[in-house]
Amino acid sequence: MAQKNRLKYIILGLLIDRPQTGYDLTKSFDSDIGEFWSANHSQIYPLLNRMETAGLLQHDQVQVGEKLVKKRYSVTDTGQQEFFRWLQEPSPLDNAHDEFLLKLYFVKDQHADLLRVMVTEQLALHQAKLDNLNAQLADKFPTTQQQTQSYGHYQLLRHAILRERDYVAWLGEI
Amino acid sequence: MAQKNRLKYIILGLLIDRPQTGYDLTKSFDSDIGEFWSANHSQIYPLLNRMETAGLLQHDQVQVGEKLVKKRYSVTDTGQQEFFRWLQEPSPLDNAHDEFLLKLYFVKDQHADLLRVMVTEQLALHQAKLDNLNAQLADKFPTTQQQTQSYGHYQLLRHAILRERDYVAWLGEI
DNA sequence: TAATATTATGTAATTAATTACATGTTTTAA
DNA sequence: TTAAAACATGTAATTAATTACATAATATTA
Repeated sequence: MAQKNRLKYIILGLLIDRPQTGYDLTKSFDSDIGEFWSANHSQIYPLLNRMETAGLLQHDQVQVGEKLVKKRYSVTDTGQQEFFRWLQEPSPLDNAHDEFLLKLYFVKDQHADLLRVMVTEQLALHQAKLDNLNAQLADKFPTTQQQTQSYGHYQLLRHAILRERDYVAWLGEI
Repeated sequence: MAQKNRLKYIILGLLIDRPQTGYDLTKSFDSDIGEFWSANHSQIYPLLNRMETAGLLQHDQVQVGEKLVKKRYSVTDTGQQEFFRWLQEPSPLDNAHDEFLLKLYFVKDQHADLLRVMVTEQLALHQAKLDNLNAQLADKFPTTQQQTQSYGHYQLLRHAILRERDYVAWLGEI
């Protein structure tokens, strides 16, 4: 296969939480989960069809206005099993396809001026990201109650923040 | 495009360092750079052809034994320019397609037992990786001279180690 | 010297993902 | 009320990447 098709599991996870249309799923990649995963509607709609054919999903129709009929997808028992099977299988370590790290690998001789520009620029990007993540954490998880309610999401944000903090510190050193 | 085709730049970078055959390039993904990037020979050979057609590479032929003729690729001026242009352009932030984080996102209600198994397993993987990285650092960069000689590679290893250390600490907290 | 492993170079089939093309409905705001 | 924005659902073309298929020369080792 070309890629792992983990989108399948994301769709299952999102639909287990709440039945949704393809459009809804597409939207959720613009916010929330979009922070660490991406997908286009042109990938989602055909996949929903394939997953339904494979017996992982089903849909009912929701009338909107006079003419429009939305397809609301939900997860079948088979789909639920598939999702929990995935949750329980070991997760391979990802070897970080970070383009900046790749460039750094090729900077053989310190090339001082170029390196400084590269690092400064990257530092700004990561600092901005870190600020954004901190703002999100404050916005979405102001109370400890909300933290335990969506524990995974909370820990994920925390992880992202730690990672960015680390990255910024490391860049600072160079 | 489907992906960013950063492999093109990796090939340029490796060939600028030293002219090599497609086979050599393939090998270097089994060690060294394979630590943080991967590519198969079936991707490399056609790409080398396309890059040569595009004027980024050229090759000469090296006779080996009686019959075998190897193609040794090197980078043209155009290829060098393309590579340095890439080095200087800003690097987009990667939003970490980490499968474990993805799973964690969907663990809504702490599901204590499953979560513990997942975290313990992942912790072991990252700890093993961390040990391996530390061993590599000690092996490849025993002296400060070697650290400055391949500064990028050294910093990359250091970064990977910091990242794993961080990941292990964060997993420990959960 | 014969078997095996490694070197060496490709192509084919399949799947995944991005960008662009395409169309129509409903809601909101000027 | 009409124009614009958002909702809603697809297909087509292209590129990237993985797995499998395919072949042959050279070096190593038993």
